[in-house]
Amino acid sequence: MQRPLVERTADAIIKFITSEDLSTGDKLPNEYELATTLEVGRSTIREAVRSLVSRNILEVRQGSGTYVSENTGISEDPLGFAFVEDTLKLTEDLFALRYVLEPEVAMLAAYNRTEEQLAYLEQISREIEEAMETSDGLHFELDIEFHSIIADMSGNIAMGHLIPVINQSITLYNSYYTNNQSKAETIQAHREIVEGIRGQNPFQAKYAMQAHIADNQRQLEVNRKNKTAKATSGEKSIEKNDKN
Amino acid sequence: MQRPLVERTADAIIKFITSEDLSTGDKLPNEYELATTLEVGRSTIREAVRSLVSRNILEVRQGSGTYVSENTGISEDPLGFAFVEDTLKLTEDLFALRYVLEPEVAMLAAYNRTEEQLAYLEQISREIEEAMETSDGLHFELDIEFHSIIADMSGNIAMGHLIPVINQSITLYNSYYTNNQSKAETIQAHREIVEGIRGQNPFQAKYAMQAHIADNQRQLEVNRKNKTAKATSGEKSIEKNDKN
DNA sequence: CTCACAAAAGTCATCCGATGTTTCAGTTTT
DNA sequence: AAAACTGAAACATCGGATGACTTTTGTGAG
Repeated sequence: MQRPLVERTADAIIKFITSEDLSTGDKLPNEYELATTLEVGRSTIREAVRSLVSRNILEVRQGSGTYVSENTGISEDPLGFAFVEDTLKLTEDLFALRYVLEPEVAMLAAYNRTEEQLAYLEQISREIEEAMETSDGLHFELDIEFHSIIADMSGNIAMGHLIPVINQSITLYNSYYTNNQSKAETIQAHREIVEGIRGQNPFQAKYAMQAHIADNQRQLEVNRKNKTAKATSGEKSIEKNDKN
Repeated sequence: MQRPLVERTADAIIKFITSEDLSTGDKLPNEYELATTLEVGRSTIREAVRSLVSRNILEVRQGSGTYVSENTGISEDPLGFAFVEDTLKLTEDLFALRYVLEPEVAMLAAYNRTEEQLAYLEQISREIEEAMETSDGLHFELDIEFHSIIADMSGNIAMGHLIPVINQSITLYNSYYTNNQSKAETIQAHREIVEGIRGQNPFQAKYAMQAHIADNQRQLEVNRKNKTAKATSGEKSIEKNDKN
């Protein structure tokens, strides 16, 4: 019996999910039931669940139950940025990564997209435009979704998983990218990308995406200069909450 | 008090590590001490630790203690591939990802490398050649290290974190990439990459890397055909262990 | 004095029971 | 019907007890 019981129990829970054919949003049995079913103590279940929560496979709501997570499998700190101190450079570097990756992804998406995916992309695209016209900000998630769909369209599983992670990391670790980018430019860029994908024109999609990300990078640079200029009381803006 | 105490405790432990200036391999106080220091119950500490373990930030050894993990922050399933079924396609897609990324990384590495990094790369390179001459196989880790160093050399934090993750995922989810690649070709390719980086010749590094990965992809393709040809008793080779 | 082995101390693993909080769904009241 | 109340269900947190494992210490033989 080499591996700790907790880890084996975590595996057993994953197996349980697949064997019971539970999918995102579904509810697991309560802790006591799981404990008796898997023949371990309740604390063991709790630790195993905690482990799966930190891998974003599960999600617990106090008083309600334990559920299969919606964003199955994308953990909060997937690439181990927890100890990176210079979050500004990290953000820049993440953008550099996107600049290499996403044009390629867009090109593949133009090749491999399905009609269904296209419809969804166009819907999200419309929602983004609406959100931009009404409230400013708060379309982070929509933007991440936009790029994630395109990654899915590429047909490359790895890209499909990685792109959301990168984008999520940016919003997580970035206190500079305040999304002040010109709305008009963003809308225009998105439209060109969508057009390229719709028309299955790989190069249009690629270059539009390239320009879009380059634009973001420029905007980040501008924000950076503003911030560092008036950086006097500049604390980390990502606040971890204190003790009780 | 929104966020669960366990998560806040996990953050507190990370803070504790940095504030006490602990680094990889160092030992944390025992559970009881941590519990009193952070003013929470022992079970809470255990769950928080479990969460950090699953993110590979910590490592527990029964009977010995809890330690800061060596591979700080790189989790076992960082990109959420736990539920991907077609591990063969996943592997191919991961290679496609590498094909886009690593030549770029190699180019940056040629620009930004330090002498110290170069020395380490050359050392690992030598070790790989030795390992290849004596025992066959088992140089996975060295190969991952090779590519990781180059990613570090690039100076891009995100790349530095991502490349090892990708390479690790390949060895994790791949039962096809049996590393049968021609040793001579690998050694030759590595040498050219190193030469490009040493001579700070970005394009040599880039194209050598491109060729190297393309070669791996070809090899994967060959293995795939062999495997699928004689696929009769073909079970998943990645075994999760059973219950006690 | 050194080595090997046994004892002991330290630490995590696991289970358990108790109590507090939160959520949710009925049910009652207005 | 809408709002307030109530109670069951479920997770959150705590701390004690026992077991298993690792490391250190102690002891005796050679």
